[in-house]
Amino acid sequence: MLQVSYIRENSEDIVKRMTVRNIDAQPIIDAVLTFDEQRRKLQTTLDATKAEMNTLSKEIGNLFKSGQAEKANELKNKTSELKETIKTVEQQLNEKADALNELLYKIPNVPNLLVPTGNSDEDNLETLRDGKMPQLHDSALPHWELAKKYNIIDFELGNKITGAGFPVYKGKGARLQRALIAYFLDKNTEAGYTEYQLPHLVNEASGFGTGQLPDKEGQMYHVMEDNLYLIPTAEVPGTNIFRDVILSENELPIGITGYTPCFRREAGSYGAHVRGLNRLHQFDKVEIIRVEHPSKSYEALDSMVAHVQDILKELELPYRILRLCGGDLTFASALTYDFEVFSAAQERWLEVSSVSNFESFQSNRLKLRFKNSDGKNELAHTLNGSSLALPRILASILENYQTEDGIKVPEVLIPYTGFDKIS
RNA sequence: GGAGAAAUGGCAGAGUGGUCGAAUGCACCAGUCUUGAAAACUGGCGAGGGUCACACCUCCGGGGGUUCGAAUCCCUCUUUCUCCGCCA
Repeated sequence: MLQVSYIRENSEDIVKRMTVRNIDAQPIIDAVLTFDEQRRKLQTTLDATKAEMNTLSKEIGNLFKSGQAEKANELKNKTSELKETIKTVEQQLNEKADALNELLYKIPNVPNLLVPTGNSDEDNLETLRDGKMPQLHDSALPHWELAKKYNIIDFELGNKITGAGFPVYKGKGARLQRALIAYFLDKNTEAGYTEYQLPHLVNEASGFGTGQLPDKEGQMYHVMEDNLYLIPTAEVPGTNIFRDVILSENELPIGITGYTPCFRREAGSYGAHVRGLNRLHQFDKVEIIRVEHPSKSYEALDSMVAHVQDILKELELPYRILRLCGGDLTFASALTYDFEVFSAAQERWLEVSSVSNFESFQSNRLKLRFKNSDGKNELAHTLNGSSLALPRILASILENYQTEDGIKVPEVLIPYTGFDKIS
């Protein structure tokens, strides 16, 4: 969420830039400013009343000590009125503060100046396209057919055990999954990210920290009994490492990577485009997360993009990079690059990574700060990206690498799989 | 799951109703000394709100209560430790 002080000082600019998201932010910004002013006014009143109360209490103490009980009791009577005031003002203050917070939760991040205007994914700006388009043979199949043909992914079995969207990987399919995870983690650690193994369930505070709560609880699986949520991405436990943390400046930058399964309810998704591996309730992903000095975060974003790009190149998959337009930009992001891989047999682009700079939007909620060179606490910037999400990478490998007598394994994965062909 | 103990600043650890945002030690920062460092000495050293800056207000695991006044008393929740049970 945005800082109130930032809104106070930049309201005009914010409203202007929000138009990129197709949002007229004027009314909500005005409301924030009004509530904020009222809140501060009440705070001042409350503080003054409390100060009076404190002085009075001290006096009473001193009077009792010096044996002037009568005088003390006289003063005591005066406190009841102050107490009443404190109580009512406090209540009003809480109401205003709550109202203010509720508004702040609803305001998305301010888009970076690079973000193009637009309504939907059709308006995203393609910044790069690279890799060779495969020439498939005539009897080429989409991955869900290949999965069946070579007996490597069993969607029906997943249906039986759990339900739709929980596929079972078998034999070389399972091995390929494991190989991809290991390969991604290796690439990420080579690039300087520290590997973490993170919990797959998180508590409510963590959900709030990264913004899944209070609004998007419908997207997560909720374990009612213990009030825990299954993570929709490693971003949630990974970023919450830094909740309520004050770093020293020389600890920056921080880069971590982790593999986790991801659980998403995907309520409302349906149809042919969710076929096979394209959209699942449980899938695997390797994530990269960075905590950066505000002056360095865009540099970091570029290096993350370059890193993901490098992996896709090594896998020799045709890909493109999109700079998301305002309409497609996620709530917390200031600038996002999506990576899409071409899935030859489906003849469509599949999103395999999304790399974002959240600036201080997340860290404000998380209270993730660092002590800057002036000795003051300043919000750090957070970034994250997939490096990479497995299912669609797997889908495109299966489809793009298929030949008439089997599916070849990308060169870089062979050391991890131990085989070079699925047949 | 049962029984008991505990939760205080970066860490350790005092503090059981007022003068406590909190002793002391360590760590850290700055200065003196030194060619430099160490040691010694001097000073500083939690966070949020508020202010031009002060003042002032809030925070001693979270929430609630008693009281003129709570780190200190009461209730409740959470977490940690010890013992028992269960267990990959």
